[in-house]
Amino acid sequence: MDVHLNELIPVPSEADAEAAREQQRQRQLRQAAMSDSRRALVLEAARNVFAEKGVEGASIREIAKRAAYTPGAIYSYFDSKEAIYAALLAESLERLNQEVSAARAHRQQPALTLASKAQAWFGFYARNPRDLDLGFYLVQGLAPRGLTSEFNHQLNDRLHDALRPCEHALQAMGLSPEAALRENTALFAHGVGLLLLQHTGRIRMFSQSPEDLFQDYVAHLVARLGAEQATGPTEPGQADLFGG
Amino acid sequence: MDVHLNELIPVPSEADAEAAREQQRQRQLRQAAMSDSRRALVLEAARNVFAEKGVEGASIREIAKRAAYTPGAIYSYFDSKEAIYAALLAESLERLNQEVSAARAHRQQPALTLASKAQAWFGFYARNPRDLDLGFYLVQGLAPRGLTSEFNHQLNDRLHDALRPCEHALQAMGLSPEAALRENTALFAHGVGLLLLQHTGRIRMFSQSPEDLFQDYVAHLVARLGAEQATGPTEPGQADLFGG
Amino acid sequence: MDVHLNELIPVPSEADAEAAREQQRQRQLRQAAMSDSRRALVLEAARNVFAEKGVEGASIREIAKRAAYTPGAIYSYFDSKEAIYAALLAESLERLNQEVSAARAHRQQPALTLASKAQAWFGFYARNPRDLDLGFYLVQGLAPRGLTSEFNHQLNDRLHDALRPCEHALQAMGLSPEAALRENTALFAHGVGLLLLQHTGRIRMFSQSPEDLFQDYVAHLVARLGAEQATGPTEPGQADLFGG
Amino acid sequence: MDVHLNELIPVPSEADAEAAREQQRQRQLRQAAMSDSRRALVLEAARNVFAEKGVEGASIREIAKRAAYTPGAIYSYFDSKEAIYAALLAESLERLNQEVSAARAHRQQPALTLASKAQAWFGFYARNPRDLDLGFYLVQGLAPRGLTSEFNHQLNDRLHDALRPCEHALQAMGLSPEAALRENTALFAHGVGLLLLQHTGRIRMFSQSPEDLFQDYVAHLVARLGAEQATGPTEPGQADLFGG
DNA sequence: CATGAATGAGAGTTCATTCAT
DNA sequence: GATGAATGAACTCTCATTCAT
Repeated sequence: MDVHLNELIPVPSEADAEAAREQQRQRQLRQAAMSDSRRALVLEAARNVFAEKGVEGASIREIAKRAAYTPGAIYSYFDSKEAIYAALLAESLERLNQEVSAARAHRQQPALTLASKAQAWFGFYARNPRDLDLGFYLVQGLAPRGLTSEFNHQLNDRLHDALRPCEHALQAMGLSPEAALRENTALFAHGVGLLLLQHTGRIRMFSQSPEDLFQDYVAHLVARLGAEQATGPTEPGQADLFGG
Repeated sequence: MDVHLNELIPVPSEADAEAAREQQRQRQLRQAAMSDSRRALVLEAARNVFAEKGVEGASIREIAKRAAYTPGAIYSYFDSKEAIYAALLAESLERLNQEVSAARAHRQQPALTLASKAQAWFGFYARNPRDLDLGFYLVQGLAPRGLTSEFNHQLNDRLHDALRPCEHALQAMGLSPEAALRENTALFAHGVGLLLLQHTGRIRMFSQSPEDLFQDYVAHLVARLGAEQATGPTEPGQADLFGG
Repeated sequence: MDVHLNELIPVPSEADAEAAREQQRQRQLRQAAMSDSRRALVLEAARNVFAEKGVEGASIREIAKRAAYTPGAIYSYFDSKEAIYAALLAESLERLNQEVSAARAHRQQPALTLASKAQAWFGFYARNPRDLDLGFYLVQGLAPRGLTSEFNHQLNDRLHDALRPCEHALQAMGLSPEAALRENTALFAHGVGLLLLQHTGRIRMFSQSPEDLFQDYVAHLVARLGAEQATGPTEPGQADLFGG
Repeated sequence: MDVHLNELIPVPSEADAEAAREQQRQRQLRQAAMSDSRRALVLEAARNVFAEKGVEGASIREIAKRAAYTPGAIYSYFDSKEAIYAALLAESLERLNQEVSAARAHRQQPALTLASKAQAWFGFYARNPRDLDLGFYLVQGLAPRGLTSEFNHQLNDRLHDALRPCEHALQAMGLSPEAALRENTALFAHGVGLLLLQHTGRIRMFSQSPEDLFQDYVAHLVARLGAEQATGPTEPGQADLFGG
């Protein structure tokens, strides 16, 4: 009987309170999800504007317009214009890493792994040239407020992550850590150079495909490393050429 | 007295007219020379400003100040800000060509010529990173008004001129024109990639010197070409690596 | 069983209704108390923000953040930013009155009372310079919406309350009501002037302490009034000085 | 004869050059004058806007509108908003000094000089209350860029200049430099306090005229100093009143 | 009652460019 | 050819306030 009374008088029971808390939790989750998706929407708009007008040509106003917002509203999602670029770049690096991770690794055949992983990062930037811009532009021209140094290291680390599989493959092919780092750097530079030439329209003058050239480079590299492993490390003999 | 009068009263004789025309011609030449030298002065100021503040950070106001002019005066020499950059780039390419021309050529030893000429253009951009910026920025970010296509070809041609000595050296080493073009493109891309990494601070993460890496590349290239010449052209064998 | 049924089925009896009304009244009281305390919390936050950043530097956003609210929530407690300042000022005047009330009064020795009460209001503003700002800023720069006139009178009254003990002491020292008002006004002005000079950093140029100068003023005032009481009211004799 | 030839052929003679230089000098003078007058026009507009809307309410846009300019044009004349206020304040202090200088000095009768000079600065601010605002606002709320400290000293010095005649008069009345400084500070504070009460509408509650009260203060001051000179300096006897 | 989202106006400032003189 | 003045559009960012939920 007392039990029934408890049900009639609206004293908040434990069960009620728990239900209310659950409800609130759900609402918060929903709102957080909405907020995230709207942030993503702004980011998407920013990506588009940036793709069309370049980093310097992109304005908060334009980004807001694309996202169907007023300029002020953008600042609910990002602290500054630079923060938008930082987020864009961070996200770009995540996608890069994802693609590299997904590339097939070949146990026992590090050369194949090297080719596969190298092709992964190269292909990513070949298909998404604006992501290449982002990385170089941001670091060069802009200084994300306050977090410059720390954030810069973070970005460097993520980029390095994407290149590390190649470095490991090079070691597995018999290179010392130092030599592997060296070759990996050269490999990255080669790819970046090709991408840049393509991106700026300068490659056309050579009427050639950057993809082919990149694969050539990798193939020659593998061949050379194979030869060196057989005969011992080859001194490139710069002295003869450059008079050092 | 008449004689004197003739001298005093300006009756236009044929001889006089010719003299006057000659005078005007000379004045125009003088003025053109002055104008050119003043234009060069503005360009010099622009180069300095641009070197210090980057392409986007440079303003007409600042350039004018450095050249001891008012902003409006700049428009006597250049039609727009972009025209300044275009002129700057054109001039940059001239300096590049000059340096490459000055690099020593080794008859009978095309490999040494290759190394020397390659080192020339690479060194130019390594020492003047802003000149590298110019080329990429202008084409990428800005749209020089109206003169886009024609001017772009001009620039491409001058760049190609700077790289041609390497291409000739490659041919002299026994490569077919197509193969030489191919290798030259790859060589350029490699260098550009290294320069970009250095310029954006990304090379530090590899703790390496772009100069060394570039010389390595050239050395390996020479070695490979030597071997190929002995054994016949090597198929790089991409198919094995990239599953093509 | 019937009894139990009566308890189970909510038939509204008079007693029940009264109980319900009582319950609601209590809830309203509780809520009103909560509301008041939360309002006070907002006010406290506003006071801190204002003390740190000044009237113009304080923003609703910042106040809300300090009070652990969202900006919108503030509007549950105050109609506008200006309403917050108005409340702040009203509360400031209450504190001022409290301090003045607490200052010791000396029966039979009105001069001591004058010194004590004057020191009370002067000390309050010397210790809380932002409270001085509030009063002057609000009236000068902002126009509290709609409540201008009535509210302004209220504020004036409370300020007058704080100064009245001094005025009474002056009367007790033998001054007519008119003369007491006059001297009290001059006293207030003197103190306010000193406080302002200190507050704006202008006092430093005189290398002097506002407290000392204020006490000097009071001491001279007391001395003069004592003398005048002995010899009859002194005409200050402006005419001689100002040619009136 | 040669002489005549020289006149016909337009070789720039010394006289011509001198004339040209003179012409240019005159043009520069004219332009400088125009520029100054336009700057003054902007300043005038700024003064009006400021008078109507207060320091914080005044915007560059509004000032520009009043001066019939676009906002950007203002920056030809002033580097920043704060620079405008600084100029406004500096000019205000000049006017103040001018009025004080113009006030009559009475040799042999320092008391009259004191009254005259004090009335001068007090009257200036009583008639131009916005000038009072300027001084207090600017120094308190804004930080003129870069020149804060030096400029602040300059302003302080000019203010001090305006008050110095009173200080000298006090010394001429027999006060030591220290005592004169003290009394001058008190005098300034008293006046400022009265002006502030009037300006904020707080004086009305006392239904009194600030001018009368100020003259009373001066009169009593003169009387007291006269008495002290006769009987030796009077210790105000704070200890008795404030328990020190 | 409180939130999170969004608005719309406005802030100061910079810039390439134009033009009468 | 060069100046000084001015434009007008753009910029990033801040704010008090509103409102559906």
